[in-house]
Amino acid sequence: MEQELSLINGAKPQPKRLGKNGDGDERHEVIYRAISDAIIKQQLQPGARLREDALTEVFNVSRTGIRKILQRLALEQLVTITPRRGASVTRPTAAEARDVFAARKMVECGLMPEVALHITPQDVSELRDMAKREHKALKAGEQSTAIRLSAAFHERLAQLSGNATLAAFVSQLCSRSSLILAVYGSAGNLGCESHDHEDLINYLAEGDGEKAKAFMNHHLMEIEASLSIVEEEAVAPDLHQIFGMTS
Amino acid sequence: MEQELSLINGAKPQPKRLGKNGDGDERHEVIYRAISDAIIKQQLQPGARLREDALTEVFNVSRTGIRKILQRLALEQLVTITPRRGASVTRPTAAEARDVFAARKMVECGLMPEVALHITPQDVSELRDMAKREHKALKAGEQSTAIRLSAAFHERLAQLSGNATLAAFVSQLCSRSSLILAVYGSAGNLGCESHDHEDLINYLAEGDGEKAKAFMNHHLMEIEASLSIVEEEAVAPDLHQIFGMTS
DNA sequence: GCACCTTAATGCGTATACAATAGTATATGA
DNA sequence: TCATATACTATTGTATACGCATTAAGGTGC
Repeated sequence: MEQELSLINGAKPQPKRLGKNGDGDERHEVIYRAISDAIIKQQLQPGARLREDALTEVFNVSRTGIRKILQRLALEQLVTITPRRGASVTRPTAAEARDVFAARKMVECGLMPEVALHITPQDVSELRDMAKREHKALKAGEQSTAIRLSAAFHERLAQLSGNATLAAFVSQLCSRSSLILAVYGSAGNLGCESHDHEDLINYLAEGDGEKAKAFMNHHLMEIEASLSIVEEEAVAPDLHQIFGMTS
Repeated sequence: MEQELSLINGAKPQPKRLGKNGDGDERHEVIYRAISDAIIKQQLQPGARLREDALTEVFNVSRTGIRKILQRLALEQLVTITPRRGASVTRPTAAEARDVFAARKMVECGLMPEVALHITPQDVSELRDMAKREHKALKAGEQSTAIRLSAAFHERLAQLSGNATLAAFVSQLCSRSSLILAVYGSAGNLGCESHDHEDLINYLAEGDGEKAKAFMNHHLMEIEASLSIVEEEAVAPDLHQIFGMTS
């Protein structure tokens, strides 16, 4: 549970305290991405605590900035902030897992016809490239990279619909899905295996929105089915319920 | 454009600086709600600036807290934060308006069958009550109340589906819709008039999810059609495109 | 020996102070 | 009189300092 925080600071050898405001916004974006990535890639596992002081040291920004980032992550449900206990990587409940996949089925499938209409040959080749890289990562055993690429694929797909609002929503759902995979996925079987993505691209390239829609539905159901979504409940056992007392 | 900020502080006669941490979180939630409500009720119109100092005075909290709240509102797209210019109520673009309504059609319609399955007589009477109050407000000419109640109705409906994730998303979409109505709606015709909501409840009470779905689609299309969504474009004309220069 | 109380340490919530920047106004020169 | 440049003001971005809460450990009393 306790992990080394420094590992998420992949490419920033102490920014040298670049003072008050060396393009400040940029830095925050970078840090946000770093933490987000670390969570999605499961370098930071559900339940891992994210102490503000530790992050402050790692990224060399003040707590103010860290807090801003943590709150953003909290709104996206990647981290959970408990009032006086601090932030930690959220451990999705079974209900949340169900909700997220239901939402993905509804939105991502609904988007497919639109995508099929708008897609260009350029987009197709880009998607194929992404699928190829994902496949390669999977074969090389780089799980975290594969998960990340898979999420990126689904996000890119949603963007192609042209609806920025729904694309952003899908993006969030994909991030949360990565967490869900981390908690409820069995070791060997991590979603989006096989050639599903390649097949999906073919349908879209043909302009067959309905087939793509049906296939996406199947695809998501398969991923969900591969999970073992059972409530762990260890966190806060409901003593009232267990012992049948009212107060 | 410049409005009186104090009007959003409806019911808090100076909390008397209740010190360091008198259930601090609670206060923030209240303030968040107050600002959010004021935007949705169009007491704060799109483009209105939200200066941190002013809010600090009105609500009697430090800028730190205000900033937190503003950032939350920004993530929900209710306010826009421009890097060194501060926060203002967002003025939705035409593209955003289209995206939001497309999203609402997809999600809210998709949720109807689920709602029809889960709904209880208790829920039905609650919804009828909400619809009645909305109608009354509309007849009494209380526009802002009516808009707020209408949004609340749609949100409650989404909640009844049992999917918290999608419900939260719908909630956001409804908030943004209020803004869109404020910008693109014609004066007289503010959405959700007539007895649409009552009819919808009837379909749901009968358990006819498909009819409810179709009706919801019609309902949302009607609202969207009543808007005059034309790009104002004054905001940030793309000079590169206009003058055809590459750099 | 066990339980409870006290104390210390850790860590977050809040406020305040300082730095930097964008917008505005004014002054000066042509 | 108009245009340009400079100085100023208003407002945000960032960091730091302080205070309270919670937790854990150690000591003392029973």
